[in-house]
Amino acid sequence: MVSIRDVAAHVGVSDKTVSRVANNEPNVSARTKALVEAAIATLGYVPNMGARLVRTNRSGVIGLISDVVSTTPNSVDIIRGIQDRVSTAKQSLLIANTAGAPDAEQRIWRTFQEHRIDGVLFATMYHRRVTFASRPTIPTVLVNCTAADEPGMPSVVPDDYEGGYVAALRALDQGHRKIGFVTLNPKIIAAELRGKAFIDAMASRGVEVRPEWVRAGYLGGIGEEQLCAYDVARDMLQAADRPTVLLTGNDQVAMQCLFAAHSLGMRVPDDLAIIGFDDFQMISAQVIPPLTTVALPYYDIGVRAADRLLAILAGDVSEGGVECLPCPIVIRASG
Amino acid sequence: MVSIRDVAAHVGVSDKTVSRVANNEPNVSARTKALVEAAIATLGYVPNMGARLVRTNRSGVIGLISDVVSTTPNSVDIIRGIQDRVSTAKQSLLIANTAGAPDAEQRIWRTFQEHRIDGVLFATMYHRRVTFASRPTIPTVLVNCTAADEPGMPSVVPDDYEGGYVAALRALDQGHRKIGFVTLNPKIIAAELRGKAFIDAMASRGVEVRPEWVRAGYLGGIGEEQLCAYDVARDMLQAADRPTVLLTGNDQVAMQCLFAAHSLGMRVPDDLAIIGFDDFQMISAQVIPPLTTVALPYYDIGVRAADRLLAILAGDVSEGGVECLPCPIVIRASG
DNA sequence: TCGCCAATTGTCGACGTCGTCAATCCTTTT
DNA sequence: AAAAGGATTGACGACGTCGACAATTGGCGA
Repeated sequence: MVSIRDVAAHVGVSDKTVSRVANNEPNVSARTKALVEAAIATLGYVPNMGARLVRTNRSGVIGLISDVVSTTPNSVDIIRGIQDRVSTAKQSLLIANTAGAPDAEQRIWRTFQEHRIDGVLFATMYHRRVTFASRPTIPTVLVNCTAADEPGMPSVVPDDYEGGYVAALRALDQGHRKIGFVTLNPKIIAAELRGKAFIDAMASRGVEVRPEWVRAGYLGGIGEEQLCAYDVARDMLQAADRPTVLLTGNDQVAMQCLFAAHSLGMRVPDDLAIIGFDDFQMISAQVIPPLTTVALPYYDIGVRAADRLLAILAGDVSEGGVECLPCPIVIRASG
Repeated sequence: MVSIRDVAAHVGVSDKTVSRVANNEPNVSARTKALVEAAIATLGYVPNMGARLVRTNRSGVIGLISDVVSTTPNSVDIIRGIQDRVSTAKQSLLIANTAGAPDAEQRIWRTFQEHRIDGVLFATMYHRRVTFASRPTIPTVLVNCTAADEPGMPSVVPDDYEGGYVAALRALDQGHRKIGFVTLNPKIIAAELRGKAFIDAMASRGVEVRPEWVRAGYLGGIGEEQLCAYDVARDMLQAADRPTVLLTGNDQVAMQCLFAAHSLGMRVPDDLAIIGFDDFQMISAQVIPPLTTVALPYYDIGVRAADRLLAILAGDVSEGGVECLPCPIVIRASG
């Protein structure tokens, strides 16, 4: 592979001069610069980041650790957001995922250190709290999660509370007063925040929260949830006194509620309104009728997290703490 | 950061000896080895891949180019498969995506060259043919796509034909003779293969293919498809003579067919059977009733592609050509 | 014309690692 | 006891790049 010296020899200048051109440093005459650039093009010279790393101690690579557990396809959007920023900053992305394995995380940090990663983005596929065995020695930004022990660690998460509040307001503003809520596993942070928002929103309008209309759409602990929203919804909707709108923990729950409504001959949104959460477009946009839902700003989360990490790497010390991104409501036909 | 020399000094041996231990080379006495390992642990030495690259010209990194276009969440499984193999081979994954941008691809190849990537996996998010501006100079395996110009280029794709055949056989074996098919955009390779398989399977049992029962579930060209399966299915199902089972281009289409059936008061699978494709579990497993569908072996595709690339990098010359992986049918309740 | 200053270019070495080959150190064998 | 031979260890330099600093060039005013 052609090196900086080959280019230098070809033009008849020193390797350092070529280096200057390659790195866009000042103090190279226009003539020399043109000559060198021509030689670079004809010879097909491509700088060697490895050598550059050895010399400068900056790899130009950012590491991404994620905990993908197959079921959540939205990771893609977070990664897209990260990618876009990282690549415009002329950095590259090295990825690895823990896949839930406990020892994997250790291995990954080590690999990252071997490559002398400049910084790390630690992303989870649902909004949760994480614990680190040992405080990361590399600048790190948390994506879609917060650190249980280290409150000051920079992190970017969706504002589930606000999203939940907006969803509830939508139902209230549409005139509903009999409002049901089919929740996620309430142990998940997202569910907790959304649940609190629901209660607060109801209180703000003086509407009663009916406990028998607040039901879990999932069975089982974290990581082994089993969707049961269909049965739960049917049960709720068959009672003599039933809600006229269902808020839901996510779009999958909403979809099952939709099936439940259809199975009981109810029309959506006329007989029953349904409001989703997450905006899994594969579902929300293509279910009949399409879902009114609260969008998780996955792409933006990725963007912000990358921006913050880049800022930190650039020497900005002010960056720290948890940042909540708004969850806009997407109005479609279901409620 | 602590270097190999620091370790050497700490133990009182030469740096080369530490290098030998770090790389598990033979001809180090057990005693020395133990000493060095202890020093590595206490000092927290981590080898510098950059330096290693400069010396050996092998980066230990594999590049992954994908063309993610947001809508297809299954990428995750391909990547998971790749990850698993790449990491057990003690390699790392550098990722980048074209996001459809034409110039992006150039930039990515360049970045990969800068990092002296050992090999490249080029993955597309749906099964299609790709064209390269210039033949890759780095060993490359195609994932979920084939090369339009270079027939010999190693690639791994799902066997859509076989999957389509199996789906059709399922319908036939269940006793159906009035079989409808709501297709994808027929310009997509996958759709083409599945369509051919459908016709062949029907012919193999001497069952007539009714043109009015073979309808597109999507409108619009590649990349800008609009799902219209709901309307199409309702139209087909309201005719006096209607199919008793619908084969579908994918699970989203199947889901809309399900809604169509429900809207007409038909029960699935009793009044109408529906068979999906792709096994998007977010949909297929949680729709009511859950879908019988043909699974795309995304994870396996990732695994095989990575294995083949690793084999090539290890010097295996026999690897080449297109490899088709079987698409198993997943029996659930819908058909 | 000479001196001075800024702009441009070059020299040298170090970064961390490992390949090459030479130098030791032990065992065996005779 | 000496020679042989294998195992172990070390010295040295090169990989490609760039930082520090030195050297050279050219322009301009005096």
